[in-house]
Amino acid sequence: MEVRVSPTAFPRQDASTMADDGDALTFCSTCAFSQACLAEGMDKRSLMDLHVLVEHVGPFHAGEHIFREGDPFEAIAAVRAGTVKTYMIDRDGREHVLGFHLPGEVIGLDAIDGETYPCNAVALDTAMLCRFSFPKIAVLATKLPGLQRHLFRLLSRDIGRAALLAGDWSADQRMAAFLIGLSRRLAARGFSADRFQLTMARTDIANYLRLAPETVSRVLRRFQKDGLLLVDRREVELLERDKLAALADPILHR
Amino acid sequence: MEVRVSPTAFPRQDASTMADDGDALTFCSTCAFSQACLAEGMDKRSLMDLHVLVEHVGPFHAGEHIFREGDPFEAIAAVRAGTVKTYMIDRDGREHVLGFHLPGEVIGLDAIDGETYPCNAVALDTAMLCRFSFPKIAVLATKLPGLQRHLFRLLSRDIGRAALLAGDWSADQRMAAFLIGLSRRLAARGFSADRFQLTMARTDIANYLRLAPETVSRVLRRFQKDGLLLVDRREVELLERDKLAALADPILHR
DNA sequence: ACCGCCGCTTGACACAAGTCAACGTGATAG
DNA sequence: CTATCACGTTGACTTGTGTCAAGCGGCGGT
Repeated sequence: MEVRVSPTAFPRQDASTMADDGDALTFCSTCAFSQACLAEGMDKRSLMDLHVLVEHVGPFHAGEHIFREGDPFEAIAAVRAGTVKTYMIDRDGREHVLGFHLPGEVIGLDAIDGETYPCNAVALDTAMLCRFSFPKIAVLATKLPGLQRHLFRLLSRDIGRAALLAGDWSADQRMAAFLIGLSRRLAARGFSADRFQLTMARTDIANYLRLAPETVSRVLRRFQKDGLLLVDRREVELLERDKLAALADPILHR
Repeated sequence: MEVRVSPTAFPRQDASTMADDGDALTFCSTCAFSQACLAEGMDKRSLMDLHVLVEHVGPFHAGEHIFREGDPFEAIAAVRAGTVKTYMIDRDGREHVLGFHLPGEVIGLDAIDGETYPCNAVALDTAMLCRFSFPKIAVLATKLPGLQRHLFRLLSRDIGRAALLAGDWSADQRMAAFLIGLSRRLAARGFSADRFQLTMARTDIANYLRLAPETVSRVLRRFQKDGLLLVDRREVELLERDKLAALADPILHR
């Protein structure tokens, strides 16, 4: 159905794409997401070292894979623009969505333990990424304690994140947590916290939240009927963010 | 109800306990779990460096806490003997069991991102631990690339582990996955894969698997009726490990 | 502009697991 | 030896969410 773009993970960008990225040595310091991604807490000298090993890849178009389960693991990557979905296919052929990754967020961390990626990563819209060779960034981390610390923190954070949705929460709580989570992450990157696009299909949301697509539909409709939000196709406007946050509270925990 | 043993996390062992641990410089190399824990892949010189920063703490008796949510984060620890349960208390006061940790497994990794432990850790039976100051082991990791790599892998592994039980699995699949998981982890440490003690209460298992205690009871009874296992109080004997593993397969995935 | 398709919604129904309540049972203390 | 208590089991009933099936509607292709 969908054509595999490249036989190896993280196909390199072509020349025209590179031109858009500008000077590699000043790129990250001007990147709107530098605080959220790997550059956080780096001094000028350290940022230079990071620059020489970062590769700007993309754009990937909706449906294009960044890597697939079983591809040899070589690199982690920070999303720079767009949305990336990670998922696994189980023995019975059923898809399990692991997460949605917004600009400033890092993918591939779960691959460090192992020779290959344990999951698939696919662009949901036009996505750009910063690719970091893991062997190289690990070597650099031995020289830059701040970078090592940052990597440890990124990994540690994901352990906690993965456990959040594991509880036995109701469909309402899950949906509220999903919306509030998106809202906060978008707001942290300078986007509107109240109005945004759902870049993923209902089936993906349902799969991620471990609900039936029909349930997602019904909960959204009920939230709208109760005046908590407005939904039109993939456009969402949160009207009562506090009430939604209260619903999501035990899941988001703080 | 239960008395807090120490105002700070990881109370140090008393002299009599220390004596039992023998010579610190030869301890880890003779430890049955060295391969499974932090010492994995270390050469002799590196092991020496590890030895000088490891502290052997314990014994903790059933019900004693190793650390609590909110305690300042200073160290990770490998379980050396016994079983440790980690859990959180949510805003509504309900407990959420995060995991059970057997000898050779490491706790505290989810605390690296943050100033304090995000969860509680309590001994389920008499437990001994090896405590590693995190700031110190991080500094050591900048000098020993093998140690840094091992830490990255431990963290990465836990990201995948945390996602396993998040799926919408049936009570039977969850229970089978729990038993097969325990069996494999015990076998990897030299214990019997077919006969073992459940060191945790039914309510803890239920909570961990996001089931009602009644459901755990009923599933175990049905497994016994179907000849898959024998259960007597907290003693379990797996009779048809293959069938249980087949049930658990989509969860354990590989 | 029309058609066809896919993603989404809506309704009717079924069932797995939760809840509530009562009862066993093994460990411990007096 | 008996009382007590926490933990575990069992049965009857309830319910949230999944499943199945039908219908809607916007978007892209021709």
